[in-house]
Amino acid sequence: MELSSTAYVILGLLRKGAKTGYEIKSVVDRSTRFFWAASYGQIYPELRKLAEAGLIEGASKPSGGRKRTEYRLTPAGRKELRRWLEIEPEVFEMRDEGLLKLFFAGASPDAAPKVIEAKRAHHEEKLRQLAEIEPLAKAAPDRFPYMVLRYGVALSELTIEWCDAALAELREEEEQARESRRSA
Amino acid sequence: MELSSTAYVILGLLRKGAKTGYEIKSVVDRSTRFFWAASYGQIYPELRKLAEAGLIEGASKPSGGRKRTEYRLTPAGRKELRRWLEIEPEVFEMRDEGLLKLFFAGASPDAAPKVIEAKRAHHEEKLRQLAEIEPLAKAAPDRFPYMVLRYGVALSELTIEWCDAALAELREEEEQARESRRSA
DNA sequence: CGGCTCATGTAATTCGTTACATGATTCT
DNA sequence: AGAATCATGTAACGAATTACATGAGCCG
Repeated sequence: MELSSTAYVILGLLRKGAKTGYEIKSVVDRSTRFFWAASYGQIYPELRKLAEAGLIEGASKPSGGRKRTEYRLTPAGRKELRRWLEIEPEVFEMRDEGLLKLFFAGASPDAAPKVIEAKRAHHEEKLRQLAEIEPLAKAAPDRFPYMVLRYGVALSELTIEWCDAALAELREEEEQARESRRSA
Repeated sequence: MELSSTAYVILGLLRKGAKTGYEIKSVVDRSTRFFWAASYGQIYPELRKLAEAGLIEGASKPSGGRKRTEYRLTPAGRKELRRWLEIEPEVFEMRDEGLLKLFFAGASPDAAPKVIEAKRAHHEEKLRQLAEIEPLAKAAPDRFPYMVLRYGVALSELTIEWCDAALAELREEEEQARESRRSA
């Protein structure tokens, strides 16, 4: 039985202790989201499937009168997680509407600076979010999440620098165009 | 009527002249694929929809006895492309199974170097592909595609550097672990 | 009491890939 | 003759989002 990568997000997040679907979602939103997002619409059905497959186990753990189901890895689940870690990663996808717009900006050059600025702002915001979780990741005994976080930081920093360079380049061209019009 | 971003890939690629579905696919594979991929399963149905919406027009242009349909932008299609370029980009998604595996590598630390090396190799290959199209992009009068290409290059170069640093870090830790075992 | 967080889920829809089918032309 | 390329498409499936529905407990 083939599992989706999102199934492994769940197995991975359960490796250090039991969690509810809700908790998984909130951890995803503060960690793997940057390179692998997941919504409730995936998480809850997937939890059921993984439980049926015997890779996780759910246990009712009400908090007050509030219903809760905590899931934890079974030995088979832990083994499956390790097996997956050993095989080569395959999926690498990017969908960046900003780059797409910039690519076609020749059809409407005035739009270009706005697109670049939006991309810049997006990565500024990302950087802010990463800075928020950085101390926690740095202090953790498991060094791998911190390693990944630093990649995210480097990526956003590079993107911001590139945006600045691109904006400067556009301004310069604008300048030259103005000058050549004046001298004509 | 809302169009998907993939629809704009088509509109964008037709901005400089008529193309068949087959040609669109092959251009996508050598350009936008790095930040927005598209398959035949999307392209052909989308061409039909765009034609129905009056944004593109198909004309039968057989080559020899071989059936071909070339599509070109209508004035409405060009206007729609420009309208889209002016509005803020929204979609930014990344799915990186390598980062996911590294994030969870604590469950199987031996897997980490292999994951990093696979990521490195992937970006080396990407860099090679970008280098192949670089001269063409550089020479083009439209500077925007070249701008986007340079971002792709910078991204892959950064990633390779980060992989090397991460691998060095792991080796160092390995070294220290060995030493502390020896002194114990 | 009202709003927020905790908590669980489903249905509809969209988006996209993969695999398959078909056939002509061109290159070796 | 056979392989590669040009060319067009569809069907089945899978992955994922969005919107909706529901309700309890907690804080001010």
